[in-house]
Order: sequence, then structure tokens, then C-alpha cells
Amino acid sequence: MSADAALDKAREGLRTAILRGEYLPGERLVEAQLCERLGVSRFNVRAAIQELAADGLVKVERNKGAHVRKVSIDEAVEITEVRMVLEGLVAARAAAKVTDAQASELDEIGLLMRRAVSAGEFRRYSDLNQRLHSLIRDVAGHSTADGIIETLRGQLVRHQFMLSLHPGRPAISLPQHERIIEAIRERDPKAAEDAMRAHIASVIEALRDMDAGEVR
Amino acid sequence: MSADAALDKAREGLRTAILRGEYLPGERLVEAQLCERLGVSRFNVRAAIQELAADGLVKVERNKGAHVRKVSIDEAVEITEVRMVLEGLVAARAAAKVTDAQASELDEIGLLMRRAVSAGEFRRYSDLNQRLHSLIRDVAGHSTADGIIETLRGQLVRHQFMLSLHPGRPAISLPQHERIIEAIRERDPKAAEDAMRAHIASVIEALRDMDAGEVR
DNA sequence: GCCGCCAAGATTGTCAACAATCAGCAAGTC
DNA sequence: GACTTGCTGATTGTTGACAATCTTGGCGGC
Repeated sequence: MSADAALDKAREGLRTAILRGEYLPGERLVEAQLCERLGVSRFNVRAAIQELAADGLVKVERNKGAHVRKVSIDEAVEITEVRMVLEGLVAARAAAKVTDAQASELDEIGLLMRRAVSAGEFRRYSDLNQRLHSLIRDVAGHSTADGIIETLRGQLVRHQFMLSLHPGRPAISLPQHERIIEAIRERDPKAAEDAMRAHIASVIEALRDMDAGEVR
Repeated sequence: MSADAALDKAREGLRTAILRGEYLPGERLVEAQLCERLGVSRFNVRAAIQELAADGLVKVERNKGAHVRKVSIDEAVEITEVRMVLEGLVAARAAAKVTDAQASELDEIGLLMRRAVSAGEFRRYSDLNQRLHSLIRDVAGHSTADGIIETLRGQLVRHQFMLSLHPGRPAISLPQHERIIEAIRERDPKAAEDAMRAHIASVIEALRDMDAGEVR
């Protein structure tokens, strides 16, 4: 294995394990165990841990090692609020820059989403959801916002997984997504930003409801 | 020196040196030289570099070492756009949470700013500017947004220094600041967000003008 | 004079070993 | 039984040395 590949392997291996729930929030990450598990040296394990700490997935405390970061609902709400304004900025910019080909692709995704909801294919809908958000970010080409959004997404994976388990969500978010697509297609930055913010405000609402023990 | 103090010393020493312009954008940061200069071991120098890389102040490339990050005007604009929406979120939240005592303090700062502009004390105005933004963030208590804003500020120090060198800026930004203060005092989140975004949009405009070679 | 190549020194990446600190368990005391 | 203390093994932090890679200056060729 080449030297630089070892660090990649360590970082992505550990990231994947955390995002998959193989290490639970609060769980301690022991370097020696990770060396075995990931098949890399301690040097690379330590480097990977530092990188994931910078991404907010891991908390490192001096002399106490690294733990998977616990993200409370309140934190998840805050993170989602930040995402809301950033993705609003991105949607506005996408509306200002979208090409005809890109608009067609957005519509295509919207159609597939409608079909997935009608067919009750929620896993498929979730994938399309991600694809839509990702395409909008590509259209916008705002690398600063992109980087931050990507980092924050990693911190919210667990909460988003729990949200996606609730069958009522797609019916609520589909029309929101459609409104976003329409505003971008119409090249209306203000409407795109408002639609995206409304959509993510709805996610925040769902997070709060989940905290209160109910989901609509 | 205690062990954990060495890392603090390395990180803050290097951060300060970069923010003060003692290392220029693009300049290479050589570990051995930093060990001498900061009076810490190579281990701590490397750790400090990684932390500053996570903050976006430094770029690290495998086998080529660390360089002070160059932030182009386009990047500065993007970063400021992100700040615009985040500080808008923060201002809205401050408007929703402000206490009477905090509102008085905001007004006090506004008064001091007016005086500083009248007296042509631009350095003082700049300090008050920071104090105002910092207080608004305290009032809002949005730690996720706060952390990101703080990180982004570090990346923009150079550009903000150049902006503050232009005597026309305070006359433009003072009424903008006053509008922000008023909206928060009136507990109007929407107005606060709009006022903050307008203010920072004006900063973006000034950045673009600086790029084009003129400043109004 | 300019360009390309190569060697040497500079620098970064990494390791094994050791020092420092912590966590958990067992024993003792109240 | 509950609490405290001390010890031991586990774990993290760090060092000095060496391997790997890069950068630069000098030399030779055109």
C-alpha cells in the first residue's frame, strides 16, 4: 500500500464506520484497536482522528482519547439552521446560473421523486433527495458554502436517518422540493432561496417534533 | 512549560504570526524554523499546523509542507457571502432574544460609533465595529453559527484590514450598523436579518470595488 | 545566454520506544 | 453496604532517528 493511501484508508474507513453507526455517539475510539481494524499504523490513525475532529464527527480530549461526537437535538437544530441559510444562498445562486440542460435535469429528478412517492419507495426518494441537493450545489458552484454544507451533513447523518424512517416525511417534502425546482427553473433567486429555506425550516420542525416524541 | 501549554503556544503563536502578516500568503511554513521560532517541539508544530489547516488559514500538501493560504478576491467574496447569511441568521436570533440590558449596550456602542466617525477616529470605529458584531453573536447564542463565523473571520483578516484602510468605509457602514441595532432593539428578527445582510452585502460590494481598483 | 539534468542538502513522513496519564478493579475502612 | 485509596495495565503523548521526497544550485550541452 502506498504511503498516502494509508491515510486515506484510515480517514475514510473511520468516517464510514462512524456514519454507519458501527461506533455509537459517545463511544471511545481507541487508537490501537483502530490500527488493527483499519490495517494502518498508529501515525495514520492519529492523523485520521484529527481530521475527523476537524469535521466535527469526533471529539478529542487531551489524555482521554477520541470519542464519537454526540449531537444533541438542540445542536442538530442549530446545525440545520445554518444549513438552511447556506442552502438558501446556494439555491439563489443556482437560480442565477442554471443552464437549460441543468434545469432539465432538475425536472427529471422532480419527476422521479414524484414517482417514488406514489410508489411508496421511500429509500429511492431519499436517494433522489440527496441527488437533487447535490445537483443544486453543483449548479451554484459556491465552493465555500459547499464545503461547509458537506461538513455539516456529516454531523447530521444520524438524525437524518431517523427522520427518513418516518413515512410521512416524503409527502411533506415533495411539494417543497418541487417548489425549489420551479424557482430555479424560472431563474428567480429570491423565490429559490425562500423555497429552500422553507423546506429546511420544515426539517427543523420535524427534528423538534422528533425530540418531543411525535412525528407528523 | 507544561505539555498542553506547548500546543497552545504553538497554535496561537503561529496563528498570530500569520494574522499579523509576518508570514505572507503563499509563504512556506517550514517545521524546523517554526520549532525554533515558537520554542516548541516538532510534534507540537505539526499539530498546530494541522489545526490551522482545519481553520482554513494554512494549506497542507503531502510532501510539500504547509503554506499560508492565499485567499483570492473571489474567495473572499464567497466567504463574505457565507458570512452574510450566517450573520443574518445570528442577527435575527439576537432580535428574538435580546434583553433590555443588552439592547442598552447595543445603543451605547452605536453612540460611540457615531462619535468615532464624527471625530475621524477610524481605528476606534473599527474596534467598535468588532465589538458590535461580537455582542450580537453573544446575544444570539447560536454556537454553531458562531464557530463557523469565527473561523471565516480568520480567513478574511487581510482583506478586512485593507478595507479598513479606506476612509470612506465608516461613513457608509455607520448607518447600516445603526439600522441593525435598531431592528434588534425593536425585536424584529426579519428587519434585523435584512439589515445585517444589507450591511455585509455592502462589504461584498466594497471587496469587488477593491478588486476593480477603486473604492468608494 | 538559456535550458535541462543531477546530486546534495533540506524538508516532510513515519516508526519504535519510552514517558506521562488515565481508567478500572481490588482491598481496606467506616 | 458505601466510599476511598492505591496499584496495575491500558492508553495517549512525545521523542529521536531514519526513510522518503522535494527543492535548489551548479554544471554541461546547445
